[in-house]
Amino acid sequence: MKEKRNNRVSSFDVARLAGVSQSAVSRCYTPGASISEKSRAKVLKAAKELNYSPNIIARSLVQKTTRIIGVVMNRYASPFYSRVLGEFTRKIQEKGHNILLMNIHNEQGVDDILSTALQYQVDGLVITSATLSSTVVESCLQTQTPVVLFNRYSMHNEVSAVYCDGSDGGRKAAELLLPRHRRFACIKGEEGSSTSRDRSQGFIQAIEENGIRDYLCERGDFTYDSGYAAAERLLDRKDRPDAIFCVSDLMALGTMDAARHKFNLKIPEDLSVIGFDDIDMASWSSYDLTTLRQPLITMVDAAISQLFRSIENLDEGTLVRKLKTDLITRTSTRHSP
Amino acid sequence: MKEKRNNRVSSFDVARLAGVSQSAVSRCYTPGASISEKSRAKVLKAAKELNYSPNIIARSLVQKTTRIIGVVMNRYASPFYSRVLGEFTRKIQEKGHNILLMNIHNEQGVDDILSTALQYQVDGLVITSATLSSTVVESCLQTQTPVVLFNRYSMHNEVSAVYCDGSDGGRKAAELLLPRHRRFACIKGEEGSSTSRDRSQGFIQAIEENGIRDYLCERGDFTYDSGYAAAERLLDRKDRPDAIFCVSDLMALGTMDAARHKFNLKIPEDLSVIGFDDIDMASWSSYDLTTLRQPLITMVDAAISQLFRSIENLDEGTLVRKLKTDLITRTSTRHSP
DNA sequence: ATGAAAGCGCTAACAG
DNA sequence: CTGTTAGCGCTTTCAT
Repeated sequence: MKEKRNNRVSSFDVARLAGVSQSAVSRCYTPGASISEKSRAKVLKAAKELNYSPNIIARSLVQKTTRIIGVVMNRYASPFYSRVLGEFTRKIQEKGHNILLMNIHNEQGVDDILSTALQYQVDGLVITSATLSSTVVESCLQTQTPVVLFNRYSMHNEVSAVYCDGSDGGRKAAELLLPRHRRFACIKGEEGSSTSRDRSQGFIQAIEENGIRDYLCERGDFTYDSGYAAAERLLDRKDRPDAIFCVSDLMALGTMDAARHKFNLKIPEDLSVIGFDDIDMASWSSYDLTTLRQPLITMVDAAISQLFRSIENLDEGTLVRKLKTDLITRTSTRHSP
Repeated sequence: MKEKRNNRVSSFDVARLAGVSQSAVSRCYTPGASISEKSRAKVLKAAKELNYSPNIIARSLVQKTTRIIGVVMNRYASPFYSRVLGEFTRKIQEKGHNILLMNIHNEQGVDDILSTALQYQVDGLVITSATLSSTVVESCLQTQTPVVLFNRYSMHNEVSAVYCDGSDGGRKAAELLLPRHRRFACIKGEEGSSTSRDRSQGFIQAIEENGIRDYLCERGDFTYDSGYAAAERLLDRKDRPDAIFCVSDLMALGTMDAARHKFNLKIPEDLSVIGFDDIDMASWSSYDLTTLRQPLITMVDAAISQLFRSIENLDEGTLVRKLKTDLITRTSTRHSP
């Protein structure tokens, strides 16, 4: 026991059984290689008999390419990021690559995580979490590992990024709400989150430009529960808002539930709510939430194609793509038809 | 361009700079190895200077262990499986291993997917999707790659499995509903799904044992939309059911929305609904769905510990763990208090 | 088209 | 404790 599995069959075993050289069997699994039909048949037959398939780790060592893409995420229990992950895996697998999934639990260990990804010699890196420390950026640069940030952008401009214009989205939300409402509120995410910051700033700036100064702000952490709790604080006041912009759909759904079931408010008659992301639940008929849709598919496509362009052609530069949200108006807000 | 990145620094570079042998630097990164503080310091200094870190691919080749666990899933955009994936990644990373995530899109490609996982020399395999073809089972056996099935079980009994007793869950649902209802219905999942089959059979068997024969059945595909659609078909009948058991929460939520917003029914006065899984949304106040909770954490724990027991000690046998659901009663069903 | 041989970057005996 | 050496399983020249 604990004896390393030495029973794996290698290309030598196959070669011996097939009566050819070991390089012949290697060539059998190398698309462009020149090998006669006769040899190929013998090899394939022997391979099947022994249940052989090439060791990709060994191949990677010599080819200096693993066909592995590291995907770094956190919070992907959220519906939005779980769809993002789904799209990434689908696209990456389509391209014949595989995914090393790395989960960040505390912003703490980001550097460690990234560094083990690099140790696995990933061909590329998708990062939907954390801002890169300069150490990591340097390592990627040095090893020439292509990186693309997803819904993050970097202070250092040596790294590619695809993200959504949160500020513009927040502004659109404000513009929809401004006409028919009097008291505005915003439920943000964690202090450090750049997406939360952008979205809320866009919203606040727009309402301030319209002369409104006494809006309210609360903070959640992007989850349903935190949205519910933040809404409770907001709606408990005598000067309760009649329009709430949440920087994530999940918080918006929590807000709607708090409003309806704890405060007996009617939506949108008593309160308009607007979210951000357009997750599946936003269109469920219990909610029918007005929201800012992130063009998820387009974003993933852009990220993937940028990444693979870098992988295939190392002289490519970096590229930052900033996409716009679509305002999806549903019945959770009062607005002109 | 397209020139393989030859600029990676290797242990030889570090050794040269540090003025020691290459094995010395290797030992520096091998926990139990014997090396003097002096050498270690020299190596570490040189390593930092060159930004060196060991190539895990090369290490894996000689150690015959990659510290990679293959995780095979499908449908993980669903809230339940996205939490499952979250738990798996957390636990696996805690154990110092990493995840190769493989997404199944069509039951078709299962064998290919599994086979590439094996080619990557994964130390173990978690499969939450698909039933294994005997080819794959054989490959795993031969390469001695430990496998654990999650919410699946195998005809072949050479493979470990952890799953939830769906039949028992269905029965519990029936027992809750039997007292106060007259017309029962069940919304199943796809024909081929074993989880769907078990859960619905348990339910149906229990109501039949109570002399009820004229229950209704519809089929969805585990999604909200399909649940909504199935409920529409059910509730459009003049002999509409007053109790519906859905084999997944998502379908149950779709059912509730169809009932309330399309048919103007009151829940639970006009219709009781019960789901399966206990996803987050089930406890949202708009739904407050009675459901059968799968002991997700326990299940993942069991799967992980079984897997690692096999990895660390290859003479272990296979083990099948069948866990029970918990009935979580909420206000979507009429039942005794 | 084919085989022999030289590594890929590392670990693991084996001497010293 | 340290350096030397022999591979891990494969791809890739280089001759043939």
